[in-house]
Amino acid sequence: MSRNKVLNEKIKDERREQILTTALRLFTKQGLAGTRITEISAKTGISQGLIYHYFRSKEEIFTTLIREAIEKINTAALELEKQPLTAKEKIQLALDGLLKGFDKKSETSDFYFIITHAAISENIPAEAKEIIATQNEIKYHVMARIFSQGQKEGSVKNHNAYEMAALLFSTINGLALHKAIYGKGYKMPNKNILLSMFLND
Amino acid sequence: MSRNKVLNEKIKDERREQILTTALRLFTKQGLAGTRITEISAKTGISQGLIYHYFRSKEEIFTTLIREAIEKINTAALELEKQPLTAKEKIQLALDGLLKGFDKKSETSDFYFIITHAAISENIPAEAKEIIATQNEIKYHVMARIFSQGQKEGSVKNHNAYEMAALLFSTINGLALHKAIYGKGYKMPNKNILLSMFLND
DNA sequence: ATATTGATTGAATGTTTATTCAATGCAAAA
DNA sequence: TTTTGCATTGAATAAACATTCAATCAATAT
Repeated sequence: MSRNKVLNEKIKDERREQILTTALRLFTKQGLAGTRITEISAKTGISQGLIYHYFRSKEEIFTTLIREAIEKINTAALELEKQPLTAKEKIQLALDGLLKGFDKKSETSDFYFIITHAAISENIPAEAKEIIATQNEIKYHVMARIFSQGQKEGSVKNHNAYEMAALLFSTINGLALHKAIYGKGYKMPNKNILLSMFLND
Repeated sequence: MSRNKVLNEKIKDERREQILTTALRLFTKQGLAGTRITEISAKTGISQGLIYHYFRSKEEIFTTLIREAIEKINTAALELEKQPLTAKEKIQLALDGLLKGFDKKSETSDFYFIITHAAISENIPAEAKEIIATQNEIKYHVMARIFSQGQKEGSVKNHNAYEMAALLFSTINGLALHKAIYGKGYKMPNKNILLSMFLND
C-alpha cells in the first residue's frame, strides 16, 4: 500500500467540504456564471488544479449543492409533517426553525436561496434543472397539507392551502435574500408577525 | 444635412428601448455575468455591433437599468407618501399597486428584482454599486414613515417601523422572485393576507 | 443624381475564464 | 530507504465571450 486509506478519505472529504461551503456562499451572492473558479480557489486556499481533482467542473459543484439543498429542505419538511402535533404547532415550529436558522448561519439562508437561483435561471446544468423540476415542489405540497390540516382544526385561515404555502415560501425566500444581502446587519422579524398571515387570531 | 434628425432620434430611442427591455428580462433571470451580449442580440434581433453603437458596454446597459429601476420605485414611494390619505389607505394602495403590477407586467417585478440582484452581488459596475448604496434605502425610510404615521393613527401594529418596512420589502421581493420564476403561472395573493401582518384588526 | 450622416452588420480581435496536464510533495508500507 | 499512490501545484491550453472595426445600407437635403 501507500498512504493510509483512512487519512486520504478524510482529506478528500475535508477538501470537498471546503470547496462546497465556499462555493455555496459565492454562488448565492454572485450566481453560477458570476462565480469564477479562481475565486473559489482564492477563498478556500485550494489550488484550481485540486478543485478539478475533486470535481469534474464548476457545474458539478453547483449541481452537488442543489442536490444537497433540496434534499435538506425536503427532509426537514417531511420530518416536520410526521410529528404528532397540531398544524398550528407545526407551522410555528417551521417558522421558528427557519428564522432562527437564518439568523444563526448564513448557510441556512444560502441553501434556500441557491435553489431559487437555480429555479429562475435557464443557464444551469441540465441535471440541476431536472432536480429542481421534480423535487422543488415537494415542500409546497407538504406545507399545503399542513395548512389543510390546520383549516380542519380551525387554526388556519380559509384561503386556498397551496396558495398559502406558495406565499409562505415566497416570504421565506424574501427573507433569505435579505439576509444574503445584509448578513448580520439584518435581524429576522418576530415569527408572530409572519404567523398573523396564516393563523386565525 | 443627411437623414431626418427627428426620425433618427426616434429610431435611436426605439433601439435603446428594445435593448433595455430585453436586457432587463435577461438580467433578472440570469444575472449580469450570466447574460451574454449574443443573447440580447438574438432576442432583440439587433446585431451585436449595433448594441455597442448605443451602449458602451454590457455594464452600461446594466447600470442604466439600475438607475431607471431605483428612480421609478423611489418616485412612486415618495408620491404615495405625499397623498392626503390615512396611513392605512397608503399601505393598501401600495400593496394593491404592487401586486396588480406584478400580475400585469413582468417588467414591474423585474425592476424590483434587478435591484436586489445588484444589491447582493459584489461583481457589479462601480457606478451601479454607488447608486444602490445611496438610493436603495430611500423606499425603506419612506415606508417606515408611513408605518409610523399609521401607528399614531392606531391602524398599524406597534412593532419597530423600520423593521416592518424591511419585512414588507422582503416579502415584496419574495413575490417578485416567485413571479420571475413562475410567470403567468403564479397569481399574486390577495392583498388582505399581506396586510394582516401590518394592520390591526 | 449624389453627397452626407447616422443605422446597421458580422467577421476579426482581444480578454477573460474554465479546464488540462506534467511535475512535485508527502505519508505510510515494504 | 525505497516504493507506491494519492494530494497538490501552477503554468499551459482551450473555450467562451465582450468588444472593435471596416464596410454597407438607407433616407433626405442639396
